[in-house]
Amino acid sequence: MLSLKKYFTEGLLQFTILLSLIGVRVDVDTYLTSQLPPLREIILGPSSAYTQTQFHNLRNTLDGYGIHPKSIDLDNYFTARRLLSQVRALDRFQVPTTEVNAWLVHRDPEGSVSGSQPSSGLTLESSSGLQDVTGPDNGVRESETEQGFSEDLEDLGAVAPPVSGDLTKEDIDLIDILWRQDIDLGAGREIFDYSHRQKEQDVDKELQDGAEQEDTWPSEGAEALARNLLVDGETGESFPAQFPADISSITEAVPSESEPPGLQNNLLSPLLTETESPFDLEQQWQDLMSIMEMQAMEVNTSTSEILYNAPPGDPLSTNYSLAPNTPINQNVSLHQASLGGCSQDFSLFSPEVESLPVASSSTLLPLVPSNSTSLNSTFGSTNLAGLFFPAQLNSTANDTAVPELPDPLGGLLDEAMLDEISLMDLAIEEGFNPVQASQLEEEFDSDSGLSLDSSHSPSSLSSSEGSSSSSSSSSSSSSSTSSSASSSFSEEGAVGYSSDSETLDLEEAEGAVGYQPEYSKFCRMSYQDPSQLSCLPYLEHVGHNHTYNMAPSALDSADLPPPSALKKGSKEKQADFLDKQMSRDEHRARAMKIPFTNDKIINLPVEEFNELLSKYQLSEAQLSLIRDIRRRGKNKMAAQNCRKRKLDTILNLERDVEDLQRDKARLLREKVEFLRSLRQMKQKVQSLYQEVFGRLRDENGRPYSPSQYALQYAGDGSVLLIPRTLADQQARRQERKPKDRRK
DNA sequence: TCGGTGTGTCATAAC
DNA sequence: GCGTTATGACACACC
Repeated sequence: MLSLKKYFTEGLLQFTILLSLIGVRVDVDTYLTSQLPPLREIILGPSSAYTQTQFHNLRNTLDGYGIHPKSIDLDNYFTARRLLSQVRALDRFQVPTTEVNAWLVHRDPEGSVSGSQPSSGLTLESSSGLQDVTGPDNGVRESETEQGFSEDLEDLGAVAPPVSGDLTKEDIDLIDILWRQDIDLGAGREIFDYSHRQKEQDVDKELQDGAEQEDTWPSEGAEALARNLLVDGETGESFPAQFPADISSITEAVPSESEPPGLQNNLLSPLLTETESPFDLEQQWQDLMSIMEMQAMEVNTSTSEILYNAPPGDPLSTNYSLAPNTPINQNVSLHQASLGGCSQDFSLFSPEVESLPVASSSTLLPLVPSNSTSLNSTFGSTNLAGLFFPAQLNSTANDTAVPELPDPLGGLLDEAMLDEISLMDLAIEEGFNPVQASQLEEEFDSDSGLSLDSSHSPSSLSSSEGSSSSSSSSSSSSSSTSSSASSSFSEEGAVGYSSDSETLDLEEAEGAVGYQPEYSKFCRMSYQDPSQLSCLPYLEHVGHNHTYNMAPSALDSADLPPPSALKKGSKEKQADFLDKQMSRDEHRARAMKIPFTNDKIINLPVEEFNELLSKYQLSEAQLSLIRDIRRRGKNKMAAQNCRKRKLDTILNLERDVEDLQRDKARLLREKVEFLRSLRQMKQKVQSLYQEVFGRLRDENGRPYSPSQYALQYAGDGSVLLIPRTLADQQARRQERKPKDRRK
């Protein structure tokens, strides 16, 4: 790399000097500041994005297969990497950000650009157009330059003398080649640019879908963008064919070109204009954005097929290892560059253009507009869709056979495509959250919203809101989850507490005080089981293990003494361990020698509780403690129930919101469908209008002039032939009415 | 050390 | 009036 850098830099400097000697000014700064990775990197050294840290990352991320930086088996490496990435991409929902740099090359006056021609050529060549050179790719280049140096240089379109620095015959030949390129830029374009791009694309395909998704997306984004790009014939660069702001402005029924200009509005008839005008474009786009969100989630496969206009087996989608549900973010920055007037042989520069229909390519490409607005102005009155549709279809790097479409404005297919494309852009602007998308996607698959556990169901909520039945219902659900437990809950008892009838064994172990150990376990299982909460994405990271209040049976086995140790150990050890698990009230009860369990204290009904108290001769302090224990215990369960209810409420609200969003999306989809059918109807009306009007004859048997007469629809369904001036007046009136209403 | 989370407890209102 | 429940607020432990 160093040698290449030195070689290239020195060669470039010498070439610059040489050009300056013959009167051509070359501004090297433009190359260095124009964000052209290969050239800039060669001259200035690798940037942070292209440093060898890429290899570190790759080596780390490629499980089990690494590459040695000094002995790179790139074939195996990239193959394994690609396959691994494909596997990993299967469960990913990716919305990468792609930045596509399109260079708008406009034409300078003749004669003023002789010096800049080589620079333009170099710039465009080394920038490699829409394709970024990824870090690993850079590594490839490094290795390639070690072996096939001159070949690589030819690919780069760059010329550099040998390291010796002297101008040898080879130097002169190379300079001569470049100079001839200046004179006839097109001749060299195909060789230098297209083949170079093809080579880079091959490498990029190998690099696709790596750890650095951003590296892969530019090319893919370029693929998608290329559908919207017009290809400059001189440079081979693409620039975006601006879509009209209004989709319907294109897809709306457009009269045939044979009609006089003034007839168009009338042909569209008041019906058409009136129905279209109230439709708020901005609102429509907002709606479409919402639809796009749902479309991206619901019909990923079909959407992607529509968006990419590619079958599932299309190499466009397979080679790049894209997740099928991945919209493309087209962050297009349009640069401008100057290029001399070498306009001939544009097809040599851009092989894509050769596949374009002759009608569009021949009219568009030789005269490249200086900016995108002039593009519209130039072609606004012509078949606009015919301009950009071929570009969309044919400007992909893959020479896939794309079926020819009929007249772009003839069918609704184009309309649908425009809609989809615009929706895609809108969704991109919206900033779709992939995590939410994947979650909602799962929901749509199951069509059941959040897969809430029964403990989170509204029924549990409603039941728990009952006064006394809440406890029993909750406890029943809890006990059902722990059928193997040794205890059951009392009918009147609250959640989690076991009855006293079957806790005698443990009472003995605890010294007749303390909670039933199953209590905490049941409470957790009732609504705090992490596995149950795992369905909640925002709770997944909560990994608490508050075992300080749990019984040994509920504790993790790692925290427990081994069974053998338990067997060997005396009951003291077990008692000590249980002692650690006791709550403060249990300790107090034990300290105060309360003769019955806290469980009894808390869960017994008032009458039984009073009976129990009456059986024993208890001091005032003991009675006070017992009442506190009962109060606190009940409040504790109440707090748990309260929190459970709160959580259920949140979950239900969340589900309601999702349901509403789903309904909204469905309604918006229906709205779009209605609008689409409305357009279809408009087109039919228009064609009928033309047909009827064309068949009308005056008393002399001559057809009526569309510039003088127009058809008007009457309220009763009849059609009247009226003078055009009158029709125009009526149309204006009806246009004003909606405006007045808005005011 | 800080912040998030879970849990227990208290105070209070409502039933 | 008492007991129970619901809930906000706080403290504490844990991660």
